[in-house]
Amino acid sequence: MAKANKSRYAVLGILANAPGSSGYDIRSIMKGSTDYFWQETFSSIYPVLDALEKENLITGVQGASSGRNRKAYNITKKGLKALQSWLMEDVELEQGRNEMLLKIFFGELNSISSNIKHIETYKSQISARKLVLEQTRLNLPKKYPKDAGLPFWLMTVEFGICRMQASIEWSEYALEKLAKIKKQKGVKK
Amino acid sequence: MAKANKSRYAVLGILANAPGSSGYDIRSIMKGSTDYFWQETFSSIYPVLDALEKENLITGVQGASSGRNRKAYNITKKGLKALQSWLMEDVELEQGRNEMLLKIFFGELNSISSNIKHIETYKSQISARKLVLEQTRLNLPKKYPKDAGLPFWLMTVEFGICRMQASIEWSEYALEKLAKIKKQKGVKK
DNA sequence: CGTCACATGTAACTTGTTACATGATTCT
DNA sequence: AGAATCATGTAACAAGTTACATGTGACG
Repeated sequence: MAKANKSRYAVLGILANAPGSSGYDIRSIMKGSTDYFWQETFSSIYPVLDALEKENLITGVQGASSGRNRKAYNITKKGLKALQSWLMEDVELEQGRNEMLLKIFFGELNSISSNIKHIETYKSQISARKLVLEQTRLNLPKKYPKDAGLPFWLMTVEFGICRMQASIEWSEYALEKLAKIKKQKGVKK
Repeated sequence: MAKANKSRYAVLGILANAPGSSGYDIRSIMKGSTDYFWQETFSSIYPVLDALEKENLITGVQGASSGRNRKAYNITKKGLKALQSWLMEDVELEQGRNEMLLKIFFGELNSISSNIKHIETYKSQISARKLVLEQTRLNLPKKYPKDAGLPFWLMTVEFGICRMQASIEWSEYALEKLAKIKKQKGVKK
């Protein structure tokens, strides 16, 4: 039956929380919530919606809410079951790739200033994202004070903030190290 | 010329640090060093080696060190230049996917015990990896006390430890939250 | 009347993973 | 003798990204 495709479960989950969403809506919702740990593009969402509808995991209604070419979807009982059975399955820890770290790993072959620049850029990008998440942490309880999903959403937000804070602290440590190495090199001259 | 393929730079970098390595060696080296932030499989390494040789970024010598069917590679000047120019390029922050978090995000649709199990599993897997990295942090300076790359390798190790520690702390926080939710649900009965 | 947001989709390309396929050498 | 390690590669598949392609409705 269902393949190991994970996008489908992300879509199913959004539809379970926000019935009547269109493909466009799903992407907007994910941009504003799961984006920092899970992203989907239109090119992945629309084919998934088609497939899910064919499998009767969701139902689609053409032109539901406005005059626009809009197709709104709802999750079916079968879809909810499929989602829940996936939710219970064990997760295998995936190790992502980190290009910045790869460059630092080979940092000895690069100039110190370039290494510093990479980490400074990284730090500022992460800091910006952390600020966004901290805003989310404040806004979510106001927006959905009674939603049963709230504690779970906040947990994922907290995960992001926690890890980003660690990344920022590491950046500061690494910048100090690099400053020392730069100093040593200067002395040798 | 060179495509935006990042595997090639990983291979070039390893070859710069460990000249005379075979495809098999490269994978072993990466397993023992970059694996927690950068992985390559044989299926990606061998084609990359072929391509790099054709572009004169590396040179290969058949059956160099033993009677085995072994091809040892060395990085060329051109290869080193290509690597260094890549090292200087800006890195764009990539947001990976985290399946565990996706399941927690939809956690309200799942049982509390299943949510707890996911996080406990996650925590123990991360803890195990952190232990490995802490060993690496101890062993690297003993193994390569004078290698100029050492400070950079240690920085990446520190990154892993730092982030894993944050993940562990988040796990503990999340487990507490879940315990509270479980309690509340029990009370309502 | 112009721009932004809404809205959906396809095609081509890139990339990575898994399974398959084979064989030599070293160690116990 | 058998297992583990060394050693290289192909084929098929799965998945994701980017670019392309098109069109409507609301708002100022």
